[in-house]
Amino acid sequence: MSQARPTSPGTLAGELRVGANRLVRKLRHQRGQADLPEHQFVVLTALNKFGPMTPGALADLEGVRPPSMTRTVNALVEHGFVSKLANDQDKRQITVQLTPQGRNEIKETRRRRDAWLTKQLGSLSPEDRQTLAQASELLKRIAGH
Amino acid sequence: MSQARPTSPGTLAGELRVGANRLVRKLRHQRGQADLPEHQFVVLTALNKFGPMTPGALADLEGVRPPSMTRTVNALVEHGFVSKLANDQDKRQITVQLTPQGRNEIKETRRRRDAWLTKQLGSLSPEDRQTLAQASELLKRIAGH
DNA sequence: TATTGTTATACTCTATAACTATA
DNA sequence: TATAGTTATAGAGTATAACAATA
Repeated sequence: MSQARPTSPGTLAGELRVGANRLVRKLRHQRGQADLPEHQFVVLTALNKFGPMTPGALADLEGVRPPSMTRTVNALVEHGFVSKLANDQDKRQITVQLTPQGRNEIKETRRRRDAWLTKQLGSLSPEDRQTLAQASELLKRIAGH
Repeated sequence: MSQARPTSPGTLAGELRVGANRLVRKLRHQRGQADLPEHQFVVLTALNKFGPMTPGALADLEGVRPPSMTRTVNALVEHGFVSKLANDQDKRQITVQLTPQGRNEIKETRRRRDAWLTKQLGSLSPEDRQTLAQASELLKRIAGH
């Protein structure tokens, strides 16, 4: 990859938005039937990274509304990947925590679901992968997490 | 941004997927009410870039099924941003083309909708923007367009 | 009164299956 | 028979509004 001229923020915004949207769409299309939907999977990874959290905190973290997170968490409970724990200090709140099956699902799902993207990335040069690794961090920083 | 060790394709896949998904979700959240939905807007930009196309070609290009593209195109027709043109050689086909309003909408929408992302990008270093510019191209290449 | 989480409901975007018209 | 586009229908994910329980 070479890009001679510096890119203005405005022009870059359009390019980046299109690129990110296309990748996300393609990933959704490549995803196997057995995989958890992305929004469920990222909740597992959030719990894995930050530890047990309330549904409200998860909603804030993932940028969705509380009712949406309620549905996501309930789906994960039905799968047995998380459990809800009552909070004795504040009985309005509950804590969502990973189950052992949830931890295992993270490991297995990552292995399965990234197969296509891994293959694509493997065909790139180390330099391009380095670029994308840096970009991944930038994307997360931009998105405010 | 610095990233000392080379990143394996498998690890990078997970990082990139999360980063791209978070940005897309954030963009959706930041988008103004007046903006066209992304899937409609990208059709306008495709027509702007490649010229008039059939709905089927647009569906292939954007990675969606024909019925989905039918709905997207119909929404754009109702907005007056594209028009359908009969094909006399093959009466099964139609051609979708931009209207002058459609061309204007691209210009205006880009200015409006990328404001937030442009602002975020403006706070990055020129080096980071360069990284993201290269990454944008890589994302599109990976997504197969 | 304010906050946490949930339920009820609806909207958007997507898909598959079946249909129409044409090749 | 096959193809291009559409219609009918359903599923997934999201939202807002209203509600219950608790602080």
